Amino acid sequence: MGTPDFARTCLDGLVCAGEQIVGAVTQPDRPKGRGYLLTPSPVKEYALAHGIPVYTPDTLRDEAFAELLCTLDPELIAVAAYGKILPINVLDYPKYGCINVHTSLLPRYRGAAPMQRAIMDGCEKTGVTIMYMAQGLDTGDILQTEQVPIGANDTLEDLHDRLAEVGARLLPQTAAAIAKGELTPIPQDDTLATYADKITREDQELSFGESAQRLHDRIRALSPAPLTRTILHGKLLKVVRSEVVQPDGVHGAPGEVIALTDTGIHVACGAGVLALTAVLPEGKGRMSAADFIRGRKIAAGDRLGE
RNA sequence: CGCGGGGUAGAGCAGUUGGUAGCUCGUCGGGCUCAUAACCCGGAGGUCGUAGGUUCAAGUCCUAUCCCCGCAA
Repeated sequence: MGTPDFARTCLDGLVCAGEQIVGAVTQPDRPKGRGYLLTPSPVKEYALAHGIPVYTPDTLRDEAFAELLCTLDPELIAVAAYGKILPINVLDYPKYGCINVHTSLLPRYRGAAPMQRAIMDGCEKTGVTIMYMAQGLDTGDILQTEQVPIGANDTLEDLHDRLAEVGARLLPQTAAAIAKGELTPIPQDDTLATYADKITREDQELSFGESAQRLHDRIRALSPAPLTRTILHGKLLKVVRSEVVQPDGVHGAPGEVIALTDTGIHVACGAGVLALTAVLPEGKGRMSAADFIRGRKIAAGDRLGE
């Protein structure tokens, strides 16, 4: 059971490992993009392409799904970013239980946006945890974990891809080990738990009163989507990539453009200087800062953020 | 019919009330010699998305059509 790219990669891991997949459960097609075209989830596309039966129930809490469960009769349910809470009757059904792939080192970063929050917080490492699912939010007993370092300039995309790879490898491995009874579940230490809240519009706003490093962390945590945002010349400007030029010191009013180089727009922050190296202007596509500057849309002394 | 932006030199853009197409960067040639976004001179490179229409004259107005993108979900 899963929905986005991350889940698709994990499913691929199971398929490649030769596991017998009785069905893939994913979110129903949703209106997406310009014109609200109904679009299937990555998991659905993958499953269809591989001859796996696909199910897109609107709810798991009705008779129809209970019957489906009995019909498919899975020995194990693997979940990765499905997007719905599994009711207790589903959790209890499979012989080998329900396991979940979570993109953090639990009990840290339980919740919806563990990768984003880890980068945003400036963490130097995170990881993948495979655990049994319990009724609480990401509270189940841990089966396996693998640490993954976060580079100083890694973006969400970089980390996501790396963790997906790990998940795709760890998931089938864990499933096989469970079947052989080789794993001992380890309860989480709830006192160490932290929560990774969903990303909100507020999380996307850049406030240049913060340090260059924190802004940089935020920018890479939300790139390539949904991206951080600020205002330039009264128009929305999203920041795709950045570099910390000076980690500390005051070099101008926060948000003030203090220099333009062939690689970036240097902006004074509460502490240090940040270079915006790739941006996305309103109504345009992504472009390098150099290209943006060439369009004569910015000059030293301009202010970002208002 | 969700809202909106745009298709003009390799890239990013400008092009005023319609009158032989410009800017920055890159590129090529030459010069200087270095700075700290190097500088100077010169050159190449554009069927202005496509098809019609209005007009003495259209990148610029009208119609149709294709494509790209942002937002929002």
